[in-house]
Amino acid sequence: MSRVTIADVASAAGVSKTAVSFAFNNPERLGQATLDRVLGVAHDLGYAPHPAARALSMRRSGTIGILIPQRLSTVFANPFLSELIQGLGELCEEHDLTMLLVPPLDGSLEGAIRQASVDGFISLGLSADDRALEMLDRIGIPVVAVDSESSPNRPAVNVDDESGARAAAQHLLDLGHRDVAIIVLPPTRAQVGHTPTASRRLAGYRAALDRAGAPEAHTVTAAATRAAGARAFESLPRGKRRPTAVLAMSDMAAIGLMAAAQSAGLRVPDDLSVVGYDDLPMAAWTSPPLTTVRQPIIEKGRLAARLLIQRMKGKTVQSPPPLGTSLVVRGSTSPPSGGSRR
Amino acid sequence: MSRVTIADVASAAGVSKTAVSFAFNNPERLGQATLDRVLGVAHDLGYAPHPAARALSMRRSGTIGILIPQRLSTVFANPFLSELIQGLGELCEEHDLTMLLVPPLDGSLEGAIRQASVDGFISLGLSADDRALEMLDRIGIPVVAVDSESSPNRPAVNVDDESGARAAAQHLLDLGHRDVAIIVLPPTRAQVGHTPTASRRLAGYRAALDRAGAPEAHTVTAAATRAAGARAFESLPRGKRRPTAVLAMSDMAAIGLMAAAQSAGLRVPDDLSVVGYDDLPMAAWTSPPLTTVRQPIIEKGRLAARLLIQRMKGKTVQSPPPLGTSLVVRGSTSPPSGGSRR
DNA sequence: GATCGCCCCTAAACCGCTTTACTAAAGCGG
DNA sequence: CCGCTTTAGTAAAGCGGTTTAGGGGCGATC
Repeated sequence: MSRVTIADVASAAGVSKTAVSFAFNNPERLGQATLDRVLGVAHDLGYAPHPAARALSMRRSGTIGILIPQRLSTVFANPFLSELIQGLGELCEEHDLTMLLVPPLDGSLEGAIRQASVDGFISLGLSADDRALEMLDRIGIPVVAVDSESSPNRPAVNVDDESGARAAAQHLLDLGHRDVAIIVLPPTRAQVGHTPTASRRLAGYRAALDRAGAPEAHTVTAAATRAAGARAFESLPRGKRRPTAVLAMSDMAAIGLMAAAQSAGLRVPDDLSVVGYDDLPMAAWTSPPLTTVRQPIIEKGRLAARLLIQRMKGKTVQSPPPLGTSLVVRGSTSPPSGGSRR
Repeated sequence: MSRVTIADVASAAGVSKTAVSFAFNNPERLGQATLDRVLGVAHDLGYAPHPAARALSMRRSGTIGILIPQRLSTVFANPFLSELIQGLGELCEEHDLTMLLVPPLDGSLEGAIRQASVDGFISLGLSADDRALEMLDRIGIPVVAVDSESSPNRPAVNVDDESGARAAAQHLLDLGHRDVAIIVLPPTRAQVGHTPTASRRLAGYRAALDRAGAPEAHTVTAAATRAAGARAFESLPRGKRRPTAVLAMSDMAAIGLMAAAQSAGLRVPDDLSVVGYDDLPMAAWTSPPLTTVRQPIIEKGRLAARLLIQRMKGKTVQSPPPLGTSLVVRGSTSPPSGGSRR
């Protein structure tokens, strides 16, 4: 009781397989009578072309893959990806493409890639020399990298992480803060150092801090989830060495940290200022509303998809200039209340 | 300059295509020397098996499709799907499956389904007689429906929408409310009436309201987004006919409505009580925190994936009993302040 | 020394569709 | 009535893998 194939339809309708194929893909090449009959028979039999066979034959699957560096349960806990998908999705729908989520299987992205029948990949947060990207280059599939490093032959879509971070740090300095902690995004794969995004943001924070002669910032690593942000709060220095402000590389960590600080009895921003990164929609309605660095995530998705679609058409495309970031000042930052410190 | 195929590797290594295939899939059937040589050559050439060819030949794509009834930009604006994907993702990763997002293309889910090379589908929010589901039945692909109606031969995963809704309404009644508005989820496709979920929740609300002899509730339709919730607030009756409480079928609409109410100068819950549905993580940290009906979304995803995987293995599975819902009382509900009404 | 079995490896069929010739019939102007 | 172009449909060759059935070589057994 296997699937109905094109041959079944052909013989039931008394025509050749070609005719059936034409009925679906080149209806104008068939006479009206035959067309109707074939379509009718196909419908009666419940026939639908086998997508894999189709993809093989046409050398096109109508799908783009999203290369996700972490487990889905981790990465979807952060609305960042939802936003990005909204942008990607707009272009995909416009071009009749579906989206395949490709997370590591058994910890291996390469293995997952092998399974994935796609016409192109969007990669998220991978370093330019990641083994998965190398593999895709060897195979020769178009790739557009998001939150990565630009590299010859593979366009990268980025925002100006560094200047956003600098603005965030400068904002705290302007308010009078000097003891600042930095919440760093964790490496996503078996990376040696930081993700490209994390190191650019870190550079931005430090550039501003160093320039102002502030003491070396304490750093804590925390994933972009509420829970990780709360844990990060716990590992902040206590007592008189407690920072008066925190620069977080993600809104989610910032929000989690803020909540943990509040339930530990601190007032935000009076006792602790917090700056996030991303400007997720929810950043506007936490209490207090989160001061954060805005990056145009949806636009980033649109742009990446647009570029990939170009590449899939065979055009060569350049990496676009980084998209702009901007500081959004809300209620989670204020001058340090020096007097109230122990 | 097309892709490297198995034949290229075979001739470069001086073996048959079969040997190359074995090297990847049945390494134990090859001698050590040959195995190493083939793998080496394959690597040097940058060979990777063509996923579509593989899928065609093995009758298995290693992918499950998520049938999404609306545009991605709409549906990902609601964290509900993120949560569900977390649950689905856990099982997928466990079973080496990737996930394909299948939204309507050109407004047609059927068209999108045709492209999708998957081993099974999870459908979201579709009525049991939706044309897309009928099509899948005809083709004979395993389907598990989420937020749908159970039907012979297609397991459905649901929560006890009605009793959750009843509890929400009863909570308001217990607080003393009688003038209640209901924010209804919109139909998702060319449906005649409500989605299955919406009608069950509506039934629950009304059962409690009617039983208490409350006046007919005003209903407004709003999608599960903040913006739609805010718009819903605008279309609520004004003046003395203004309801004292709102039952929303989604947290997102509830949150948007709450914000709109607040910026219109109303106090929540004093002037307006609001109850949501879903208990998204963010419901706990709006201000005030949202009273809502909790449904176990991640668990729902896990269960649906588990069932689908069973079905894909050929086992027949029953629809499980609905998962439990429960009212979570937070700060967005209180007794109506009767005196303060105009 | 013939037979058997085992180990490696191969030829060829098959998965289900698209597409490139190509043919037979029909239409058509002269 | 003839040659020429359309029209309508077909046969067969891919697309790039997997898999079944089987063959050659070789050491062990009788």
